[in-house]
Amino acid sequence: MEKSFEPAQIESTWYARWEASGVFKPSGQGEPYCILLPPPNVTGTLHMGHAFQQTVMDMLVRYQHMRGMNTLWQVGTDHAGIATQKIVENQLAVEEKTRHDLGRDAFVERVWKWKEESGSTITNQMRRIGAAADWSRERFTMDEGLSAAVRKVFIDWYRAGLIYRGNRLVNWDPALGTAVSDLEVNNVERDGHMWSIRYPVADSNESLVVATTRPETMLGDVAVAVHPEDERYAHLVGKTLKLPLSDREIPVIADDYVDKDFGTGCVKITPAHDFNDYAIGQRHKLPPITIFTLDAKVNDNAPAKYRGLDRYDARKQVLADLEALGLLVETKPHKLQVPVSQRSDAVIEPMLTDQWFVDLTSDKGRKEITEPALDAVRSGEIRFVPENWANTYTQWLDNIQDWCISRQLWWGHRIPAWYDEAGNIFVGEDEADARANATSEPVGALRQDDDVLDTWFSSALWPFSTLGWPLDGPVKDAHGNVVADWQHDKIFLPSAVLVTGFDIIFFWVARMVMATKYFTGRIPFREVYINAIVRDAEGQKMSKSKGNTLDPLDLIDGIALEPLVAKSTRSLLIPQVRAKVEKRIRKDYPDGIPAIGTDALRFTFAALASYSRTINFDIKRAEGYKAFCNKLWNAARFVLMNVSSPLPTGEGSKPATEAERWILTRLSQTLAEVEQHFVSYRFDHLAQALYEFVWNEYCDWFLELAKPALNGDDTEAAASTRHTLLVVLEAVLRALHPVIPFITEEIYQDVAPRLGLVEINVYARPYPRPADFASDAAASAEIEWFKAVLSGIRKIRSEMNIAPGKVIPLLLADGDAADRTRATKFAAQIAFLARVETPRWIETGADEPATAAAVVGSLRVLIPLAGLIDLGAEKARLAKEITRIEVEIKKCEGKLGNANFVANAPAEVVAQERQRITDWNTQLAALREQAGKLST
RNA sequence: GGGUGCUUAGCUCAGCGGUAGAGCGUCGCCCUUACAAGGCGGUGGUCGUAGGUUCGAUCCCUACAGCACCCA
Repeated sequence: MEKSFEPAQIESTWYARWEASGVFKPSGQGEPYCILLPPPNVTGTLHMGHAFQQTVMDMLVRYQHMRGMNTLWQVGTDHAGIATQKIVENQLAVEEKTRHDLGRDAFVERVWKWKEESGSTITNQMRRIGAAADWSRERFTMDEGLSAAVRKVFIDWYRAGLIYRGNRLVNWDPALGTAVSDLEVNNVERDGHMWSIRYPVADSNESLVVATTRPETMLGDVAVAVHPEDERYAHLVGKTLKLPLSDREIPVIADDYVDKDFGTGCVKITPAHDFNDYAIGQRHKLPPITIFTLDAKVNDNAPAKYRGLDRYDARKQVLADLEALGLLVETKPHKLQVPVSQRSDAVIEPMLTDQWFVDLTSDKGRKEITEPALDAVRSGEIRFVPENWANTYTQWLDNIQDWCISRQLWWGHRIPAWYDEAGNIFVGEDEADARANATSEPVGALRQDDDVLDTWFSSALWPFSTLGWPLDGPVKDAHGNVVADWQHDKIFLPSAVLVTGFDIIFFWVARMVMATKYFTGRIPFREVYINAIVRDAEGQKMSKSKGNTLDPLDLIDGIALEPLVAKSTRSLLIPQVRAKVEKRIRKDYPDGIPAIGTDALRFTFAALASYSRTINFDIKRAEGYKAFCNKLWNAARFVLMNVSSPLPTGEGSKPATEAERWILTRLSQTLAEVEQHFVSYRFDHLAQALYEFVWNEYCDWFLELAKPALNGDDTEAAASTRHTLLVVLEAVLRALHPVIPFITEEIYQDVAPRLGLVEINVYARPYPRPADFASDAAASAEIEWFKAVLSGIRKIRSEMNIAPGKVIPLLLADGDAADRTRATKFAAQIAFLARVETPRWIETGADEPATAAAVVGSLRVLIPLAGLIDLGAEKARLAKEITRIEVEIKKCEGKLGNANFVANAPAEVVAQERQRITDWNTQLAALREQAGKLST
């Protein structure tokens, strides 16, 4: 083995070997255990959130596989309608073309070409993380099989009356020219203005003043609303206003949506361009007036003067004209929430358009889709971890709106609906099927709907479409390989757990439950583990414009400062932002980012994966866990050096020393903890339990205790110690494999032959169980005693500045029979590890030289002062220790002296307190005796 | 405005009713033949503030403050 842990070397070859050998395919043996990868965006690259999530999934899959489950990690990508179309459109823009120059078919073909060439970036990055996924079943939401599922679902829901087409107000992205989901809209606080505008009352000298942040929309006003109980305006309700700039008249209406105390208490109502106004318009039966074109320019419904102006130019013009008319009463700065498209950064314009919807809110829609999805969680059939996320889920579903599923794009599943010349709708697999199922005779030719379905529509089917539904037989890919077969694969539904971020509860979780329940009658997953969101070390959201993003691959491979600056600023167009980001990176990573390797990165994610909702990723911590990998590596080196050839069968298999029985006990206990932590998804505790076992017990104590045993005269002890060193190491490799797969595999290769193991990978070995290793409480007590004695001596040596290499005399005094037995038993180990001469007992009452002392129970462990120790320093040290113990005793006495405590506290707590005071007193007596001896 | 969290050592985080913990950092001594990415030993906290419940509160309750995030 190399002298130190070199992640790049280890990681470079294993993944390809695992994948090629097919070990990640379902074994066909044991209970099914499936995890669905929330399919990442095919245009995406791996970010910290993915890496974290995938580490969690991988730990679970590897663990369950080793436990003998029939595991399937179903992976793939989604077609990301908007994002992918945009990439190809940007490429065309470089050639000074638009998608319309190519035409629909040629454009879609070009997107496919892009996908074939560039769409595997993220899946290759997943391999770097070590994902134990079955790539032979990788799916893409635009695959023929998944597309067939999309068509069937659309058609079935349509025929069941659960999908309809309607003219509704939707979030319209004027830059992309498509509807987008509420969930793709961010409300961003911006500095704007609040303008107050006077609307004259018709046939009167009176007027009203309305306050608005969007004056240009007044061109589409249909009313002004006041609160029904607002006395200031009560006399005007029902009267008519002259809408300035337009030659229209509009009514004053009363509606309790209006906040009397906000602004002037008068609200202009523009139903075609505001969601709240739309609702008011409906209540008052006021037809909306659309005043913008789909690219957000003023249309022909507005006065001629404004037509063709962009919405912001129109605003300027409207304000100027109002000013000129003396109707602009006030302009003041105002902070407002602006809806911004996540996809294009364009300001969203609510727009009345024809769209397709899934009915989630009518009696029928609720009963057949929404309620079953709610019940699955309310009944506990689906469990959230941590469980309070169930509230978020149910609250969202309680307030859900119909789901707008159409998008005005070319890349995606084209809606399987056709229109005849009279505008009648015909739905089917294809035109022939649509005709065959027609309830009325089509008028003239049929024309297919131009729109495509929301990407999430196909993602919602992922739990069953990836398993082969709706086909009842094998599904083959383009190369003729079988990628799914519903007949066999439906055993993987429901999957065991969905691992995802809370931001995706609405996109994913809810919609998958709806679709899966409706079409298969099953839930898609039994548990939903909501992972924390990864932020930077200061708790700031990672964002490119802040310069605090981390690329997981940069952590794995390391990156020098200059390339890091270059890649972090490449996509930033604003010079000030560029400069800020560059400055920050030079400050945060003056030496670039060190390579920590996949294993250490994974261990860090595990260690940070508590139930908290955010994790602040601190690179320092990752470096610490790289040190842990190095520790494991070197421990293995030590063991392998000392066990250079295969152990003869049976030799040394019975532990001969207390140390072996102790470490096996601790291993068993640690494995029991690990089992619990896997069940509760407490990967932080799991990682810590294994970390402590490996470092603080196996390395710090067992390996050290093994040294004298290996070199001692007792050949039986030496043989069994060799065996135990190896057995515990091999168990540790298995226990850690789900967390750190690469290094454990690499070490396993050298360990396996020495133990005569036939499995060629750790992954093929069973996960170690607590019962595999014998527990021995007595041995544990012995070792605890030994550790206390050794620590006492070390403390004296350190505090008295005795050179570490110097061998010094050791005396023992007082104590009981057990101390004598133990001192004899551990004499060699104490001498070796504490660098002391063979201990000598001082009989009670005999003269003692001046010594420094450590107290273990009633035993005094003594180091003679002569030539080594400063008497004054030792007195001070003792005094400090005595004070500390006196404080502890006072605390105990305080409790036990309180009659209420003794009467009310549980008996075992009182007993524990009594025991504690006894132990403290024993120790105090020994310390006082020692102090007395020094002062004479 | 409605909701959900968070506040514990210098930093990043566990603990959540009965002796305050980890990693990193820091200080001292050591290049001891598995590991200086290391060893040994220290230092460091009135557990956000104020009340309450309890024999006992970092932990439960209430209020307040600060900080996040989600929804409108």
